[in-house]
Amino acid sequence: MTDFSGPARTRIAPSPTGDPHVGTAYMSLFDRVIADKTGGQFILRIEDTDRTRYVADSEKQIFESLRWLGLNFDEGPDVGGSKGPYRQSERLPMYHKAAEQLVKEGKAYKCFCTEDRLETLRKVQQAEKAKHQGYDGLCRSLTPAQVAENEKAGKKCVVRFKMPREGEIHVEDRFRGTLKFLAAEQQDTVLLKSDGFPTYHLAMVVDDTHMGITHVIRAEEWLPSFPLHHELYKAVGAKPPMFAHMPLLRNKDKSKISKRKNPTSLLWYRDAGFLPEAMINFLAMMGFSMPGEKEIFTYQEFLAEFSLDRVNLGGPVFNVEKLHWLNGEYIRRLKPEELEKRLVNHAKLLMGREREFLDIPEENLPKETFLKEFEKKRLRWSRTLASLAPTLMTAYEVNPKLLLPIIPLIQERMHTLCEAADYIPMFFTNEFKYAKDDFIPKKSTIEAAKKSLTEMRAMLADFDFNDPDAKQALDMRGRDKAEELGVKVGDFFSPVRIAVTGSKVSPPLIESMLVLGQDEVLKRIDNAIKFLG
RNA sequence: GGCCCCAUCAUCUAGCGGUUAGGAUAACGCCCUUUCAAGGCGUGUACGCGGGUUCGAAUCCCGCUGGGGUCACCA
Repeated sequence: MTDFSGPARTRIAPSPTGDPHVGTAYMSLFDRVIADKTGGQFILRIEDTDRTRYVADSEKQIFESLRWLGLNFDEGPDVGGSKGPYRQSERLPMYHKAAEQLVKEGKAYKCFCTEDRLETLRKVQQAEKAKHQGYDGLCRSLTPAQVAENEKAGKKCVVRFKMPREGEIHVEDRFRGTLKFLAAEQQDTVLLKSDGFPTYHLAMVVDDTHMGITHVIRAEEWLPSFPLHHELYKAVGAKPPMFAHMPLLRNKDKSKISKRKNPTSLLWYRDAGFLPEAMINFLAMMGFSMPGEKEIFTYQEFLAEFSLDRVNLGGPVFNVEKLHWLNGEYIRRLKPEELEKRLVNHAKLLMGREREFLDIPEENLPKETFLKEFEKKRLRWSRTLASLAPTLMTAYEVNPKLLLPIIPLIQERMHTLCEAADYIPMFFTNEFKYAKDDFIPKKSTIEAAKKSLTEMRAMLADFDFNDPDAKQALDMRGRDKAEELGVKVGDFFSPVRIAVTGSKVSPPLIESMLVLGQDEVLKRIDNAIKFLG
């Protein structure tokens, strides 16, 4: 338990450059659990130092999606905290001060190289296939007089860090132990950009130090810049936190997860009807495993068993298909009242957004089959649910008796909230677009279908829908009737299913009929009989 | 290409010197069944390769191979 000797302070530092990323949630989960495990704090810091990629809405969406997942932060831009501000754009003086100090101490230097020079340098290095690519350190040897001259001329400059040039740099990763890098292979990285904003490297060290971060959980992609960070901590005279580099979430082809090949937006998962607790469970399964091979577990259980020793370093493929299954498990475990609530809220979320779900360009569909199919269906489901939302809300709020009885019939058929769209509409409309052929079971005839309908109609007209044993009674009578007519039970019920539900695939027929009520069912059967002529 | 990381079924993984290498998803088959599901049962598929260490390696070491990441005034 040397990992957690006292209250830990962890942080997630996303940059507001687009949709909230699933990787952000992944790291946040581990940050949150470490904070909880130690009675510490989890902090959200917005890394908005890149003005060119800044997206206005992004920050709000990050707050929203983390909270949707239950990954609440103890300190952050919209909740405050004693170590703020929590937006890097609001902490500029701190970075300037740190940069100036480093320059003054000779640990960093001003670099006046133009973008053009750097670009040609890069091209030459690539063409030459140079062993060590990167900044050549030209300005490192500038005399104070030369610097003054450049500044007087009003030349733009950046501040670069003076990396050691000889020896090895040893860094400590929680999972991998000591990692060794050759100093000669490092380069003098930019700390402060010419627009006055810091780069990630400077900002991270300054902020993590100031905010008292004790454990940095970040993706493996940061490993190459780890030596720089290590040296930076040394340069500012701060003790580095514990670093734990987690594996990268992967696409199906094992490359780093990307939105071209896999949905990466948390909003996508939310809109598609994945439950936050299923998402958390799934994310926790990426790289971490519970003792006893438990696969379905709550955050509390995760917290109770969590240990960095149970983290697996192989990059896990983010398999939406398995998430889909997991989500189904969670849906089935919900109390009907709870599922009802979630469903209505989900419809509310989608309400008025029909246009978004009309269609999407084919080329934007993920290549992999399951995702492609799911996305097509998801758009259809979302559209249906979006337009059904007012009805559902009314049913839920004004007449709770209307929606709740339907829930048990659809609950075990759904994997995502959106999938309710396959089963719910028939309870609210009887305008079906069926064809005559739909009524005819295989190897059967239209006459037989009509016979089923008229027989069933007669039976139902004379049946007490309020009978407590209605389900069993109807089932038995149906079977008897099928036998009497000399047809298969399935063939007998099939035309009725089309008539009542409008589809060959539906929730259980008898229970659906009982929910619909006698009048409505008879009406639907009459409609079908009339339709068949 | 340089540097770095990683390596058990298709996928998520259990395993931390001795197991018939286990579970889950997906696939397939059977059962249940008025459709679709859900559920039950079952089948197939894995320790990348080569050296060591050891009485004994999926487990430890080395090399190779493979995969990934990174080489920006992005994070």
